[in-house]
Amino acid sequence: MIEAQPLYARVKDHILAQIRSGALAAGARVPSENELTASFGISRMTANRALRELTSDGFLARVPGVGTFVKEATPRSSLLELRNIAEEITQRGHRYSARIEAMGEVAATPALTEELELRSQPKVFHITIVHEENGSPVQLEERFVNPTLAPLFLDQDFSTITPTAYLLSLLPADELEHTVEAIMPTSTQQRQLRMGAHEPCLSLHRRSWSKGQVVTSATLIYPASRYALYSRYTPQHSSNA
Amino acid sequence: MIEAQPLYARVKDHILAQIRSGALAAGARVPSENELTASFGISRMTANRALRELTSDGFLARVPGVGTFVKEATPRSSLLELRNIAEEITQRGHRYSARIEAMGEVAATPALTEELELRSQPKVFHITIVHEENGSPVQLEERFVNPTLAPLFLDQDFSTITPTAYLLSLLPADELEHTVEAIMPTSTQQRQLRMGAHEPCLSLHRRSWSKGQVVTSATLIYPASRYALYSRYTPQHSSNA
DNA sequence: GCACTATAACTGTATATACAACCTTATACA
DNA sequence: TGTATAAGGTTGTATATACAGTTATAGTGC
Repeated sequence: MIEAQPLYARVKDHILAQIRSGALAAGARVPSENELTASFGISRMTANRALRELTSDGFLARVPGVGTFVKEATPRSSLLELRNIAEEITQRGHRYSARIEAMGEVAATPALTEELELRSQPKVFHITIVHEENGSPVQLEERFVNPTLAPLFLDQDFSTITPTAYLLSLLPADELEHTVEAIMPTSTQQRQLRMGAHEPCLSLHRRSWSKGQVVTSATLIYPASRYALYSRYTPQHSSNA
Repeated sequence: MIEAQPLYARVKDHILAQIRSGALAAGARVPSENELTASFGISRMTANRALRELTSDGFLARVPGVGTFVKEATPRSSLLELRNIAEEITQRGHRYSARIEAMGEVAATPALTEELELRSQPKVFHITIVHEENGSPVQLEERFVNPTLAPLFLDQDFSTITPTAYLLSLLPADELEHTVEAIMPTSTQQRQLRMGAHEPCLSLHRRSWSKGQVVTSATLIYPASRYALYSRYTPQHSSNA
């Protein structure tokens, strides 16, 4: 790494590394400000800043009079942004992997033609991928792609770049449409996600446009026990009552 | 409201209020740390903390040697807007009704204390309502309310105004947190929503803040067959790949 | 055994001070 | 006129210090 890194940032990195490595598990106690002051040879205010920022970043929880503890890592995906699941997983310090279940061309059914707002293409590209976090499936992605806009889609190596990342680099999204539902997975989906029976899933359906044309339509299915969608923000106009 | 609010938080609120009112438009220059020090009679470190936190919250941008400026507001999806379900149903031309299942005070468990970021209140307000569209249940609302901020909550007639509407009129929301999950309803919830067995639900958990304090925490449960969340919008900054 | 009390540890906040790095502007000089 | 320098304002970081409030624990007195 580069040096000239501020002291508080070095302390943050040190603690984060321990959380990621597992040396500090969820619920474990983090050194107190005074202990950090002694072990790093820094002032208490600097230790305070490190711990305070890690707390506001969601990694730690502090209890006055008691101590500072590692928070439970809830796998969450940000709801409103188009994010790369591979990066999200890596940022949590976990191992990302992907398994391609199917890939190729499929006939454009009337429903697909409407979904992708196609004119007269007879075929569309299709891919089914299972995204894994530490080897455990966390997302089943079923995607259809407008072949006119991304003719080289099938030539990509989707074990090194996600379809989302590839398509975004090619055609930045002007417009997004999301639908979120709770569903019961089909038996095929259960098998692909290695889920038990009677467990529901979150289904996030997304269409994205570039220059007025539908680039792709994707259904992302998350096992309820392993994923939740999350957002926190400040509304600019408080809406109606 | 209650004072004893920390100095840095008061400075943050003051600046946020000016941004919201338009007195500080996007791109406008915010008072420097030294100016805040003088006008508020605080130390520079306190002014620094206020501006630094507003920066990490995304409201301000700081340029060393130059100054601090208001950032462009980020448009957000309507997926998770605070909307009034009664109005939503009425706007669809349907008949809205509500059934209050439970209402009163409950003891503040440790989990509730953390959830509402309470100090030492022994009790919190609680309400369970079933919202109906044309007589059919569409949303089960379970809500906890900070009694310090809304002491008259239990005196309201929630057959004529929804809890959301009442709380918003009293305390406009500065900040919202949403978590969306798929769940299997408990048998009680199944009965309250008059659902069949083995049907999943969408669970939308929401916390709302006003002036840095948690006003209320609500879990809204929708039968999967009768509800989905939807949004369509234009992202301004295409996020990471 | 029980209730109360002191104590120590911990977080939260606030101040005064200091120095570095950066940027803009004004001034002095060639 | 053009360039170098100085000055002053701004953010960024770091320290030492202080006090308040909370919590757990050990000890005391009954």
